[in-house]
Amino acid sequence: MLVDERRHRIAQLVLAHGAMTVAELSRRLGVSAVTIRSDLEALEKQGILKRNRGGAVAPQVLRFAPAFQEKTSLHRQEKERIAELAAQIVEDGEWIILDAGSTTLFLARRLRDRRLTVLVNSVYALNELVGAPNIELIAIGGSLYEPGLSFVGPLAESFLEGLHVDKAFLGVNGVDLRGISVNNAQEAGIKRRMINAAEEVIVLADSSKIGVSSFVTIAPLKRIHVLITDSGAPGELLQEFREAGLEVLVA
Amino acid sequence: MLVDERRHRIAQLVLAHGAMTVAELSRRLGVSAVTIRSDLEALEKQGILKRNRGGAVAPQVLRFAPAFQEKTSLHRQEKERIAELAAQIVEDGEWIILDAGSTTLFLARRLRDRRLTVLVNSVYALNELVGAPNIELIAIGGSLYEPGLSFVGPLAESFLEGLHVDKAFLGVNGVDLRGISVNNAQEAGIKRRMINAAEEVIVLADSSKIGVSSFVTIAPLKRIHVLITDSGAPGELLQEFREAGLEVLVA
DNA sequence: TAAAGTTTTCGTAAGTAAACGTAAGCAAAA
DNA sequence: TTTTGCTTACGTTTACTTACGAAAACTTTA
Repeated sequence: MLVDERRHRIAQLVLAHGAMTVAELSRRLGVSAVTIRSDLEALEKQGILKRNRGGAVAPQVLRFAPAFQEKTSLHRQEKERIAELAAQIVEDGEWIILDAGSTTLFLARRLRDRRLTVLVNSVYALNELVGAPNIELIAIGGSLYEPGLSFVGPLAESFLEGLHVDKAFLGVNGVDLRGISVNNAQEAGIKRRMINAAEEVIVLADSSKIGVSSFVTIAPLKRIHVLITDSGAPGELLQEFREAGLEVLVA
Repeated sequence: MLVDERRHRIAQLVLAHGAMTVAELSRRLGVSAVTIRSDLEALEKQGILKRNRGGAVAPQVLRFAPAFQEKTSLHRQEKERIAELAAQIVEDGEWIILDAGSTTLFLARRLRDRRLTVLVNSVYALNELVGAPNIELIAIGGSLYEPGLSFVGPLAESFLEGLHVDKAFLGVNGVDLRGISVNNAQEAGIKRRMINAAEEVIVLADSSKIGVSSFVTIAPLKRIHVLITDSGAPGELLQEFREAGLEVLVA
């Protein structure tokens, strides 16, 4: 048996079983433990598996999203600045929808001492606004979607039916001339309902998302009223957005 | 068993049950307590769980602990026993509604490792069940009512419209021959809807609530199917409940 | 309520057996 | 012959165990 052939089989065995011992692999493939170890070393270098004393395991997929680590959040400073600017366009007494996402979470924090009615779509935002003295806090219900602890599905969507708010603050994965897009179908539906329910739609997207088209397009640009981004976004594209009728604010 | 394999199992056990003791993990995995502790230390570093004296718990999504301090909760032991009995009548695969309240919260904790669809009506219960591997978790939306972080109001009520579940577990403030009652009008409405939505209504009430009539009566006894209480409840009254057609379980 | 005593859990250290890496040696292919 | 891919041999490292003093949590007593 050729080296690569054996290594391929080892990889298959480890991935299929989740874990394999050196002794077991040695027995099954008819080579010594030393050989297996060198194979595992090579496979680990390729990132195919993870070595352990005694054998190897399949790369971990478990990873329970630990309450999304704010501090390590990508583009955190940009998001904070965007949130600050967004907070300025919220007026006291308004009814607003706060979508799930890290940028909108930063916004929630800045709204705690305001007088507002806020519909939130994530457990994190709920957490952030509980106990705020002048906020009438409403949770959009529905199936809990774990990645961002947001509410999705038909129940969430019909919750918004017939509701009307002044502003909706949306987080998205991409904004380009074709519109705004997100990377999963689950959240697409509820975001569309938010857009329908709002008098004014404000999209919060840091510059890494500008010019990007993600999996599902949820609305064309003409359904959006304001885009808030940071100074890292390409100026020409922002100009094109403006010509398409979008108000673009740069934090 | 390889190190990472064992740690993966520990993570699964802790996430499924919400919490695990060092002793129990040691017993189940066949390694010493010292080894378990070092595993927990490693898993905590990865943010997968949180250590505490005696074992580890699943990471809490929310930063606030239940307002009603569990350990000092009035009649805690009775409530725990009631929750235990309630958990026994839940069958895998069912759709259930979990009302807000401390007793139902204890019940939520006992359902973490079951396979269920659960509609919850409080942020605490949501927190308790997030990350449970086999639970489809649905939040009833609506205005947040701070005392118990429960969802109330017309939006919460219409959320339940048209929904149908196998069982609803209700917490109340009083149960007497006239029916079940609670001490505020806000929660009365949503509880009535829960009763309407459920095939079987199970009321959880420790003995301090038996024979008590509170502010708003939400349903007559004939709308209730099962009452679970503790042995401190007066036997004659329970007998009268039974004669009124109620199934009474004493924990 | 506070203090004292008891129990449980924790972290550290020393000991041990299994697994490791390295090196030397051997056989087949280039 | 040299190179490649494997073996066995052996000193080193590692993960785990048991043991024990320290710290924390719970109970009892004043």
